[in-house]
Amino acid sequence: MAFEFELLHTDKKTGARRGRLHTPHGAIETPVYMPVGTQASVKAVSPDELLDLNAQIILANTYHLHLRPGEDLVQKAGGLHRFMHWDRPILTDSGGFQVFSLAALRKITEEGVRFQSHLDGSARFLSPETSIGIQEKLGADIIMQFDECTAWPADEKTAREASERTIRWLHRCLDAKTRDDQALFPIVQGAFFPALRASHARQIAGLPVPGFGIGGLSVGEPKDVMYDMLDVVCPELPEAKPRYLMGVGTPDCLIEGVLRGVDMFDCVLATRVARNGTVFTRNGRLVVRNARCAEDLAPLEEGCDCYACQNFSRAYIRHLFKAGEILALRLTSLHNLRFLTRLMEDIRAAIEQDALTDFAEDFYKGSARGTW
RNA sequence: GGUCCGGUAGUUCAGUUGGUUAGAAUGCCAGCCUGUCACGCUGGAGGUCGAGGGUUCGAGCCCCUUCCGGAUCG
Repeated sequence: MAFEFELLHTDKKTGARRGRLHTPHGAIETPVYMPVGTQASVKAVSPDELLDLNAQIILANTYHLHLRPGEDLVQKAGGLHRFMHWDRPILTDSGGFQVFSLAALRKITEEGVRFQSHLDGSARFLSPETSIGIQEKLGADIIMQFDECTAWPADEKTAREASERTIRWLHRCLDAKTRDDQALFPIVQGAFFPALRASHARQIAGLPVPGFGIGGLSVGEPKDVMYDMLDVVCPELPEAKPRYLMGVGTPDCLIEGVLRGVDMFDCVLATRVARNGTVFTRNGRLVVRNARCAEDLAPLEEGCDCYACQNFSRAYIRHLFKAGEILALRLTSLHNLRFLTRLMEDIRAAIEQDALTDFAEDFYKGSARGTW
């Protein structure tokens, strides 16, 4: 089986999972955080730097690459891996989330979604079939079903319709799929209704797919609401397959997700806040752009092994931000990505020793839950 | 020495026939960011309008004196 998932160990106290997902471009040690490179580039960071900070797999986006430069060019270039010079696994999101986040410009029907390109306003159409077609040309290892994500808050009727449509669209995605060297993940929707979530998960749990996405979370709801949904969904999914919580998140959300049985995460937050002058530390977020760092010659985070912390001070990086230097964005991005990949390394080690609760407790000593 | 132009937020500048609490940009300070329309967004602080006097119900604006900077003529 091309996408075998080895469940290496389960934390005895929590059920958190230590696993390994095999792909055509190598194995992924889970739980894993996946940096996001929407337009076939993790903003401000080069592929060799991603290797240095131990990124195992990165994301790219169907919607954005379809509009520019177009999947035909990527295919002509030999696929995403060669196009962007990244030999490790890649996951492409289906464009479903863009349908949600670019809501002002869309019209959803059973057939698919009509929308206007944010680049030039031209009329476009995405459906389960076109999304899979594009993702096959892009050539990622893991591809996502085309789904309908609901907003927070959503009424029960809207949520149920989106969930049911997402299931119907899943089957169209599976039918449209032709390559066997790509893993197609379904996505659990159901907004914030436990019964809907459980029902959705149950309906797809038995399908012969290599893993499952959990979508429609971290769209503005309180964290505890999201955790409640994970408590409902994860037990419904087969133990032998990886679970991917889409769009999450903050360091505390990663820990809480793993505690509830999640294996994969992706999030733009780390790189986005980095470019806006904020870094992750064990004591919470630090806005390095702020005046308090003006004469602070300490690294972003004491003890961090990233390139930024090994060689530069907060005062210097703040100066780079104030001066508008590109290096500022690169250094904070490198740090935040390394912060999360190292967090996951530590989490994996803790699971192997059945000590994830201790690890979590220790982590929260530095920064109370919710301060992220 | 004469004439002309200018002096308004830290900076560069707007400011209507004299009319509410003098604006913008930028800088400064802070907050925000969760399947990336995002080196972004939002907010805040900051001004004895060079100084003094006068006219007027009311002056950044009009008049007088003066200081400072620049241009120009002798």
